[in-house]
Amino acid sequence: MRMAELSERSGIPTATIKYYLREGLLRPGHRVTATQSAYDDGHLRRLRLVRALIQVGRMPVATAREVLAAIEDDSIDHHSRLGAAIAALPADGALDAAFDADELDEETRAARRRAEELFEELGWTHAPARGASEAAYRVLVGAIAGLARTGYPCEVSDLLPYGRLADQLGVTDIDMVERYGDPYEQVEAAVALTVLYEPVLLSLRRLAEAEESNRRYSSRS
Amino acid sequence: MRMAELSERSGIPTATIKYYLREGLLRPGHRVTATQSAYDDGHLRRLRLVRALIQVGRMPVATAREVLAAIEDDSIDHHSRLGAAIAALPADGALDAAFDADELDEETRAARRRAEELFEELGWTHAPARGASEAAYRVLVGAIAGLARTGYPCEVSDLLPYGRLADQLGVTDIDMVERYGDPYEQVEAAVALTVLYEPVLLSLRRLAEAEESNRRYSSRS
DNA sequence: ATCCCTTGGAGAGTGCCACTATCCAATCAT
DNA sequence: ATGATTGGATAGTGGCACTCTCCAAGGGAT
Repeated sequence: MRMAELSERSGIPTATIKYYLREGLLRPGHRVTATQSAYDDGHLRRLRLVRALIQVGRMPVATAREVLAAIEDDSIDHHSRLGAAIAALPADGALDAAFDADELDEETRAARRRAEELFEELGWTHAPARGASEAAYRVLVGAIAGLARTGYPCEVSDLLPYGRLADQLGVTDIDMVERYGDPYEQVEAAVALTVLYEPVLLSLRRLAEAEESNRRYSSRS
Repeated sequence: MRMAELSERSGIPTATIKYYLREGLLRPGHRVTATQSAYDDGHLRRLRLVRALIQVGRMPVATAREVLAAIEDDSIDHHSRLGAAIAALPADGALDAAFDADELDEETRAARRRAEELFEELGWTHAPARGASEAAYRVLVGAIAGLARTGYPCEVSDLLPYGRLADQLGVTDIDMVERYGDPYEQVEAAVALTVLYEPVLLSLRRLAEAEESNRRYSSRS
């Protein structure tokens, strides 16, 4: 198919597709003539993934490019690639304050200790090992520090329930990824599902809060 | 305290504080002279909450103003205010496609049915009643539709585990809110904790995915 | 009292960044 | 032949959270 059709099928304007091509988020089509290229279903798939990353995942274009690169990195084995792709996902830009500097923030150091302790309680043996290299780890520490700074300090005992729920969440997520047979598809699914289920999870949480609040306080209905 | 001190203690530049004042996110200080106002700890608290909403919750200034208004709305009782404040929180701007229009999107209608069915399975009797008025509900439906459009259609059976986890999450959240005695503080805590625990939850999920992936595939360590 | 600093307030400007609009020459479709 | 389309390059737009610049009216130390 040509660009016009790709645009129509994806619902994305050609100008934007050109932009993605320029930014390296989408591979150039297969060259047919000097002035035309052909795009296939792979391009369509990719385009939808790009949209998911950028619009749902709210990640900057540059980051999306890195994530996509991780998905396609043939130089590492399947399992590592899966881990690498998930690790490349930003968890929350605002909180990802790289503390590789002098790290003189007392609040942050306390948060870090709390995170380590949480991992231990959860029996997570792999996560701490990777350490600060992982965006998710940095965001977690930043978020714990932010909670304290905002006046809601949280103990390990406060975090534990969330950790346990996250643990189950991870199992559920990986279960879903394993439905896909093809290794490449698995990696892509891991990225897509991680990002796309995020709003599902967060909105369900809001609804659950409302539900629970009603359960406790509402006499009527 | 005067603005300079408020700025120093909160770590927010005076120019930004002035901006928040202008936008109505922060109440004017208590007028001392014709050219000076005094700010108190309440202003400091509020300022930190504003930062949490805008930077961590990534919500637009206008939305933050609405959330804050809901917190302070004295015209309704405590419990309703708690619900209203949480309902005012946007769950994900990009997916909040108000379908109050003609709603002719087939995908969206299917998603809506799926959401209703999910609520039924979960035994959530309150959430569906509120219906489309709640941002979280609209986001949920939008997210389910988005999943389908991206090529990852999800059945109710896929959503159920997430729903059950969210249910527990809601209980945990409200437990935490109930630690605060003062009604006003409870509402503020509900908003703050909902927003501030979001990155905690999402980053823990990433780490849990990595952990689970390692558990399954890693022979070494 | 004086002299410089700070304050609240208002308006315009900045920087970022995803996208979009405009052109263009080469080529395709008919 | 001829009007539309394509890939490509370049410049522009819009939204939005700030941030800068002024300014007149007070303060505070001496």
